[in-house]
Amino acid sequence: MPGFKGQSTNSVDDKGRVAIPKRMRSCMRSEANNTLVITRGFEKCIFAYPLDEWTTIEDHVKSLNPYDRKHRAFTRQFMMWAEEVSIDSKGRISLSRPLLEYAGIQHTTLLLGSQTYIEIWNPDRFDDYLNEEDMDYESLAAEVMAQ
Amino acid sequence: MPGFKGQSTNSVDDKGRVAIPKRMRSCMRSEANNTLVITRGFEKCIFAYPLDEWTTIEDHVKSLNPYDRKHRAFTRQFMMWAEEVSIDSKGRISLSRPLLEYAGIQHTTLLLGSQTYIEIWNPDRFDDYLNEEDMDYESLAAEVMAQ
DNA sequence: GGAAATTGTGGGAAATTATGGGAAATTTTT
DNA sequence: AAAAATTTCCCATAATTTCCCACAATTTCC
Repeated sequence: MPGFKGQSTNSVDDKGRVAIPKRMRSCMRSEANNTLVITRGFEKCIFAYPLDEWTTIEDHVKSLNPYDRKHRAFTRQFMMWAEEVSIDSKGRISLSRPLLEYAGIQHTTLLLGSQTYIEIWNPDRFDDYLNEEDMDYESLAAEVMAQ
Repeated sequence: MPGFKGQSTNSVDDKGRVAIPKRMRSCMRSEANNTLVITRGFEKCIFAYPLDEWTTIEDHVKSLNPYDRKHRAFTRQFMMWAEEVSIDSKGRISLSRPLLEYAGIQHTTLLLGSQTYIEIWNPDRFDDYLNEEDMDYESLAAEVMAQ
């Protein structure tokens, strides 16, 4: 199954629902059971994992040591933001208030396919991110994809 | 299977579709399933990879570490521009708005065969590129093809 | 404490917008 | 001139968005 790709600017209705683009939805396996787990992502956006993919990650977190202060801190922050949401008959999911606030999303959002997960951004914030240092695509490519 | 070769100036219709020249289409393996993956290329043009070729690249990206900021940045920027498009019965593919805008393509485009992928340029931008310093064909040959 | 009101949430229909497919005309090539 | 490739144009389908309705949960008032 190919990874999530592409970008799309979609609107968020007054109940916090966004339509997931068809082309991303169709990258989900049936084991995901038409369900995404949304959570706090890195770089102040929301990440959405298909349920089956999420389960793998959660298994990894389960193996952390609850008696280690740092492991515990990570587990707590990782889980407290996560939420299972199912994709409705119109291809939408609803985003919780805390996550919308965390990502600074209001009426419009930018959805990015990024391999194993979908990213949900405030479009302006994403622009700012791209303008940060070290984010030049060609340099990143040369560095990361060095052979 | 020989690599993509040649050049062609084709028009883009109002829905962003271009015909891929027959001579390039016939360089695709059947495993490509009549499908190209178009994405942001370097030097502000669009790259189009046959699906089978693309899959190899995506596999490499899949092996990057999502908890490393730079790997994540590259994966994000690499995947967000990518899109699977199938070649229709008239030999056309459709280019997404974001890619057309990125490459500055409007009504006319220049297609270049470049070995494993096809490049899709704004013709004027390509002229400018050729006039840049360090782009002299003979010097490049001497430097890159040294034995 | 219970009923009614209010608010929040979810589902879905219909309108709008975007996307895709193909026929026919045109251009290019042989 | 004939054949093939490309382009334009029109039509059909699909995706997204807006809007409305129904139900559930919570709150307020009696």
